[in-house]
Amino acid sequence: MKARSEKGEKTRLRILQAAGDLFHAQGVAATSPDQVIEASETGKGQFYHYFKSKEGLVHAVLQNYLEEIHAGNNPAYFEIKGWKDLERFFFIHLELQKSFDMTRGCPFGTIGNGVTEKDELVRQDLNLIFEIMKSNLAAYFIREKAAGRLSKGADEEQLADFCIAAVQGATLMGKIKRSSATVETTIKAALAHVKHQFA
Amino acid sequence: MKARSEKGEKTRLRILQAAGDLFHAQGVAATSPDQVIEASETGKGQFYHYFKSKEGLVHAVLQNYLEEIHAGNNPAYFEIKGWKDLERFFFIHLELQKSFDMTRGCPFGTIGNGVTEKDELVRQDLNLIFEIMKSNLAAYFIREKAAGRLSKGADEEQLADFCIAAVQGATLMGKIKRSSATVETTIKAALAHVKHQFA
Amino acid sequence: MKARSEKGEKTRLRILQAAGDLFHAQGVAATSPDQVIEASETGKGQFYHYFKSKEGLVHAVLQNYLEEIHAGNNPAYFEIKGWKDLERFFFIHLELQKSFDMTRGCPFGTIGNGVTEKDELVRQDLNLIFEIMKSNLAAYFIREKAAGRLSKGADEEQLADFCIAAVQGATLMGKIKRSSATVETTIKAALAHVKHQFA
Amino acid sequence: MKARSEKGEKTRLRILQAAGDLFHAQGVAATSPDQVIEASETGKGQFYHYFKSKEGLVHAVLQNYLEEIHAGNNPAYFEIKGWKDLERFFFIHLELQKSFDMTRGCPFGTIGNGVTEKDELVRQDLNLIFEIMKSNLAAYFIREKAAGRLSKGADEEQLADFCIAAVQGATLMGKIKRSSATVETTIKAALAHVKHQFA
DNA sequence: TATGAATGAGGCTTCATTCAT
DNA sequence: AATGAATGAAGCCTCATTCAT
Repeated sequence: MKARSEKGEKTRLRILQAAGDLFHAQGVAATSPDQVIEASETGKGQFYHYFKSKEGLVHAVLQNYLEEIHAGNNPAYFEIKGWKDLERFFFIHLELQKSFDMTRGCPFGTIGNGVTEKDELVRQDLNLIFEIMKSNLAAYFIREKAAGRLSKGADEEQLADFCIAAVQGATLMGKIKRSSATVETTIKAALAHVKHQFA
Repeated sequence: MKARSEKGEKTRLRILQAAGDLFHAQGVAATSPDQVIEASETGKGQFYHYFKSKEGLVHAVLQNYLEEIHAGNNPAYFEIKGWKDLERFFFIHLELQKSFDMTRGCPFGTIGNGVTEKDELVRQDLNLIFEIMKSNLAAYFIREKAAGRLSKGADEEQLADFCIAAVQGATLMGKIKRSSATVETTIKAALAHVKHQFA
Repeated sequence: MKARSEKGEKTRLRILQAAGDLFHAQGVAATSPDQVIEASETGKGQFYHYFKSKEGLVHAVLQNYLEEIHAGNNPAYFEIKGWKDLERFFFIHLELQKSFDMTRGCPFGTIGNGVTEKDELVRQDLNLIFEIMKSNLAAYFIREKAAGRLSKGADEEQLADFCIAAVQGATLMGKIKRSSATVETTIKAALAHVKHQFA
Repeated sequence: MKARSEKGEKTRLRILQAAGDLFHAQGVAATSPDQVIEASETGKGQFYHYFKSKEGLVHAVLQNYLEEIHAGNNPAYFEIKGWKDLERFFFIHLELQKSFDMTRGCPFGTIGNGVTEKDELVRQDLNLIFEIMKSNLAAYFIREKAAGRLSKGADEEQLADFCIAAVQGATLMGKIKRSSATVETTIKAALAHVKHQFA
């Protein structure tokens, strides 16, 4: 990859952040390059200088999230070392929603809901992000099982998938209801299910 | 309700069905009146004769689903009379997904994902649909509790919300992964959680 | 083909004529839909209502020429019944050029020069137009040969192709030189060549 | 002429060649600086360093052809010393077309076709190139007449113009038809016409 | 009830050029 | 000599809607 000037990288990031926020707020389909351009205070030309198309931008936004995750700069992605961290994993999504008055869901769920058969690249990006999330959760369950705290019969991967789906479902419903109450009870129910797999 | 000629009602339904299918496939934002018009083989005039705007169409599509549900004509909405029905409730969503090669999620989840702060009417329609779903599930749990089969400590409403969120989360992940495997295991985990509330 | 309202047909023709003129003046590549829209005093929507794309417009313009030719409404296309008509065939192209101060060539040559490998449809339309031109010329030569006035060794089709190429070459050079002189001498030379095939 | 560093001259030529090829393939109007930049593997800055505008580039491309012609480095421009050379002059254009599968015409004809009233500079460049071509042909005819081989009544200049127009017309039609057959027969007819002027 | 003509704003992208390093 | 960041106008097309028949 060619080295980019510092100035250019800053512009690129501004676009990426504006886009990420708009995608989160209204979804990809409802977000136009023009809106991103205006929000990021750039010019039309710059947009297409850095991203070859709107789809390319979505891809770049997701790649950027991936880099954040790998670099440990994303507050929602942290190593799950104990039960408290697992609870935090669930509740951090709710806190994010609350900070937007329950008008938004999970950024990835929101983007993912809009993918169609044409957006194969984007789908794979999301898939990767969720795989990383899953690995993180599964790793915790594996360690707990190794330590004899998690029931032998529990499948760590399936448990991880369950956690992710529960969070996605809960936040989606929270957005539709514009209410945090069910998100909270659903999250607690999911946590109870997991807890129950522990010896 | 205004009496409508039979012919007109047929046109209206054709539009509604085409729209519902497109919304399910690509979301509301990505679907244009023109696409609906083409898919339903109608004319511009007819479209705006029956629906005053695109938002009005979304509303009508959801109202139509509600009518179907009330009339008992929607295969996904049936009274849950026993445990088998609860399982069926979960799996019917997976079957729907499979019938579209895992390229789609739940129609309501998909529509709901795109709602923003402007679409208050649509949000409330969805809310209503999910409330009906919830009542149906809760009614079952209430009956089970009354019969002494469900643990006294279980909250029937919360359990219903948990079921809905689990289905929404599972199908969303199924669509992103284009795979039915995790949908199935997640659904089973959710069912296990519910089962566990039974005495 | 669906019947069109008279009003709509008028709009469509206005667009077609404006486009034909602009293509003739500056070529297809240099002509934008916006220019056509402005020149025809229509709206953007109308343009794409009648023509599905810019390429579709080029196709329609050429189809329109074809219809004119078939209907006998195009001044440059008339049955060649005698030597005078052949001369007129050559000189009418020069007259057209002169009416535009030698700033334009033959409309079909101009469009044809811009076709690339992507414009297969347009290429075939042009091909057809030139085939009709050729048939017209060849028919004359065939009749002359039958009447014993054209040398037996002359190939009527090749002679027709020669006439068309000569006109195209002459007008193209006339446009580049902005001068009618060489067009005239070249045309005369070509006519002399044809004349010489006559017994 | 400014002395240029060897390295710079190489870059400039790369741009010139890429541009010439693109102009030949798709015409000037359809070719953007970006395409030229990409094809020549240069940067934006370099492009505008060497050519002050797109029109400047067209001019430079034509000047470059002129230099090639003067230096005797262009295969299509050679002194016509006898009848065989005249035949070669005609057929070399056909060979060029064939080498591009009949998808292109004569580079100068293609560029010339796109000139409008605004492109006066370019028009004059083309004019000059064709004048040189014409002089070359005319010189041959003058010598032949002096040698008593060409009929006294023949106008050498007009004969030269006829040859050029015939080649331009034939190649244009060859491109539209994507076929070499008529190019060949037309060329032969034109040669026959010239031959006939010889005593 | 039905058809499709008309409108103009906006969506996505490329163009041609200049500027800063 | 070279790179690529920046700009804004324009290009091609779709959108959502209204109007006339």
